[in-house]
Amino acid sequence: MNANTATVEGTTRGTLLVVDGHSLAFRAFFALPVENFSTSAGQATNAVWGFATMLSQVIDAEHPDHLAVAFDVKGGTFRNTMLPQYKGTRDAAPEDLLTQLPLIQRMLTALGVTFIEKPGYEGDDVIGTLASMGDKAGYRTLVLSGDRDAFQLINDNITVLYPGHHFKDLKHMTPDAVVEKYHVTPEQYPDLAALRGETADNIPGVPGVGDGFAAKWINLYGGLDQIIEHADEIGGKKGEALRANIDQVKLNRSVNALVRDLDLGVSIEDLTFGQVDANQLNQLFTRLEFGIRTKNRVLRTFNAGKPTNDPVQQDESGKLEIPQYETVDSPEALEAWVRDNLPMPNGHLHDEREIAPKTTPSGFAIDHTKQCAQSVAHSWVLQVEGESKPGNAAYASLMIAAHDKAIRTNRVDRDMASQLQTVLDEHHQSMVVHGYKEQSHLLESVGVALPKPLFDTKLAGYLVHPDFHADTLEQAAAHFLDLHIEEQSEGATQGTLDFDEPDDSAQRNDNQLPRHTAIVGLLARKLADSLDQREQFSLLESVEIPVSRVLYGMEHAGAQVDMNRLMSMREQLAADANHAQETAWQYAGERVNLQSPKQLQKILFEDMGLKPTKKTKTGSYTTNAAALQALRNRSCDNDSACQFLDALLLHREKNKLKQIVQTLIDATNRSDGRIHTTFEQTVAATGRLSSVDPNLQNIPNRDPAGREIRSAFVPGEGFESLLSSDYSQVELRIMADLSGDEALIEAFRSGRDFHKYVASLVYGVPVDEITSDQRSHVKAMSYGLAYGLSTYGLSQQLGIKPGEAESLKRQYFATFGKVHEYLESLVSTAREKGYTETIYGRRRYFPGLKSPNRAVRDAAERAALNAPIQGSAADIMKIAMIRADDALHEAGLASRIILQIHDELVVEVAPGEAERVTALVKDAMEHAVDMAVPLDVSTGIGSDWQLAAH
DNA sequence: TGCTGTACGTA
DNA sequence: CGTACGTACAGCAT
Repeated sequence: MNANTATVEGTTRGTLLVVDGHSLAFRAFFALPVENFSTSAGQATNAVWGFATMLSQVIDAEHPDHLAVAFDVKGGTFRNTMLPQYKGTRDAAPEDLLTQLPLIQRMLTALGVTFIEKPGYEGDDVIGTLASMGDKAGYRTLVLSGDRDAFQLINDNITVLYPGHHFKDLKHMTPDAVVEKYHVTPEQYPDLAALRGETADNIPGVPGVGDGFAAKWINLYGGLDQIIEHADEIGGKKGEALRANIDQVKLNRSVNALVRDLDLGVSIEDLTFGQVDANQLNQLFTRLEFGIRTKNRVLRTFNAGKPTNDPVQQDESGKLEIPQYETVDSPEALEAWVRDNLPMPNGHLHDEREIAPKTTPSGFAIDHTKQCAQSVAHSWVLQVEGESKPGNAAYASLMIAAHDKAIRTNRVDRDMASQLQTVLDEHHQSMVVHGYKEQSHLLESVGVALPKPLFDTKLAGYLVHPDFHADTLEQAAAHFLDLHIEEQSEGATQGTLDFDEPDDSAQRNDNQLPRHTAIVGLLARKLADSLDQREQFSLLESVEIPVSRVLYGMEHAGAQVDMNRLMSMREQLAADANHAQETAWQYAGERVNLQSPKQLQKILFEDMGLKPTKKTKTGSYTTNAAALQALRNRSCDNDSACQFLDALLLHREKNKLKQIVQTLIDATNRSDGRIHTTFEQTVAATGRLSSVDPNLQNIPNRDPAGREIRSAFVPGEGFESLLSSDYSQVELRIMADLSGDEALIEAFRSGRDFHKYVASLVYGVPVDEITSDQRSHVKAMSYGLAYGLSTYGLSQQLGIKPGEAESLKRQYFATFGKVHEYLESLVSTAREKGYTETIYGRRRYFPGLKSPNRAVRDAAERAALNAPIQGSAADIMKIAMIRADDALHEAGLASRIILQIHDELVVEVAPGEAERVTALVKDAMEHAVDMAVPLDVSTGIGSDWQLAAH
């Protein structure tokens, strides 16, 4: 039976919804755990939340145009006079519920909903009256109540919406439904109730008589009056009991009869929806620490059809469907939910595929890609949120969503963790996450190891648009889904609140996690398609996700530092820097801030009157090291200026090193004495990694003083040495291979000193006659190639005339013609296709190539030239890392990779494993990919990072 | 407090 | 007027 039938037939004037306020609040209060619905200040909110949610749900489903809520009034009613124990149980309502009733009324006021109380009467009587009014006036009338006394109101126009076992599912109690359930008509229902009694209201019935017998008697005799008339005819214990309780039953019957003709001072026409006071609602919900989702849900319902300029509401007016979730806090409940909602595990998708360069033709790869894209559609989402800090993780909460149903849990104890582990191990092959590595860290803090997921939306988004960097999931949603959701960040609360700032974490917990889970689900489907179209699936599956796991291990392990060494270095550097500063001040004649370019400009170019060399891009004169050096060399007849510059340069150097050392000290985890960097996998547009907090990829290595810092990186407890293993000239080798230039390939295959060999070809002189200048010029040229180096830049770097640089370049390209062709082809195909590709098909898009602005265009061309080369090198290293990590594990070794510096791996070597580890890692790196040019890997082992150099 | 510019460390 | 990064500080805006 559909409650809308009457409306559809057009026989009613509209729909009136009458709500039993107390009954609904009671139901909500007892159905929803207070622990999950309380403000940080301890105010219970479960009844308010349940009330709001249920009311919104009913309005959304039934579309009433008139609405009223009835409440009981404090103090007795006529029923208490008749039956002193009446509703004794209700008066004992918990404090936690009583405090919520005024809040519910305040919410209704904010929503513009009429609520009615009638002193001396119960809400039920108000409801009875309103329902009768609605019925008579020709409205389809709905009564939302958890009190069965309301059943007597039911007729063809009046339906009672009665909460079932689960608070949120409502039964439409029509005459038919009453008859079906109780075998009596709605009019007869009070007779039945009088006989049976009502425990909830503390009303005793006839002992031993329940619904069944009561109905039997009613149908036999016609009604309560007739039953009493024929009471003597009823035999057995139950007949006896009836006769003994006739007075009680009569009393019950008079008490449960609802009054239906009160003077409420309103007419139905007054009960339309009023104006929503969004500010008041905002204030209330913020104070109650309700999430944005709850607020939106309610606002959407009560503002239906009306335009709103509340930004909060527009958020979700789009397509973001946030799943309903239940909170699960027992392993059994988790298991049951998983059984009912997750797809059956099937392991067929992820057979170990060989990682092949895209140049290898493979129909299978395409099919496989499509298959993966499709399987994402049947995936489920795991989203974990909390404070993420490797080695110092604090776990917050997690949510699992399949389709539109979800569960969350806020606390994971031992049993829960082990059940979760079981679930993940079994179902991970259909699991979607956002940031596998980050999620792994969070779960690690509760002892759960996150297995490899089917899909990672963070990594997928990166492969699709490596230039776009989303800091937040909301930004990713805006970019990939065109779904604009306002982020709720700390301090984003609008308006001035006259009460305490709500606890942010509680607000987030209510709202952020489910929202993020929903976004990840949408993103997964969208990005799977994009990945499929762009043929990036195998990169995700075979490179990014596996390397993500390796990176997790590296971050988790961290790098041991010798704190004493760092401290003494800082001491020494601070003293050196200080001394240099004193000297500089002495020659400057004032205490300039040596770290202020602005102040230096004034001293150097105004006070000292030195001739500036170069300008910065904003037009001021540069004071960078190169300029200072040039200044010094040029004007050393001016003694004090020269001395000042020397001291300044020295201060710059020492101070920089001091600062680096200080950063390392600050970043060292106190509990394990190790530095846990974060490797960013989705930041560098070329496919490289980056390292932050702290950056361990820019520890000085060029000059001996700086390199000294590396000696503070040492093997930790249980390890005996560090292995450093790096590729030599990877990028050049990639250029040689991809260009197919026989001369350059031969240069590598020869195994000779590469730069010398190349120089001899370029200059046309025997290898042993190459001067060190020639070698370094050619070396700079070779490296400059992959950067799109201009001859001007080359001349600058080598300190030669532009003309000489020009002729060097001409000679170089004359010798290695195919390299030239290749580099040009990179730019031209990028211009054609709009993107470049690495050897594994990693793409980077270059809209700038079509820019009318020449500077922009030139920059884009240089980047397009560099991207496939740098990117291919990055791909190769990632694959090498996966291979090396696998190899170490398979060999059962304890040694582990701890750092990656683009073309170098640092491995912490366990005692006795040095030789095997060296061989395994070297092999993994050398054979990561098969090219025309061999990959050369050099290794070194030492008791610290500096000594491991080779 | 947050952003920009300058400088400088790495591959 | 060479690609790709991250960090620290000063100075200025807010």
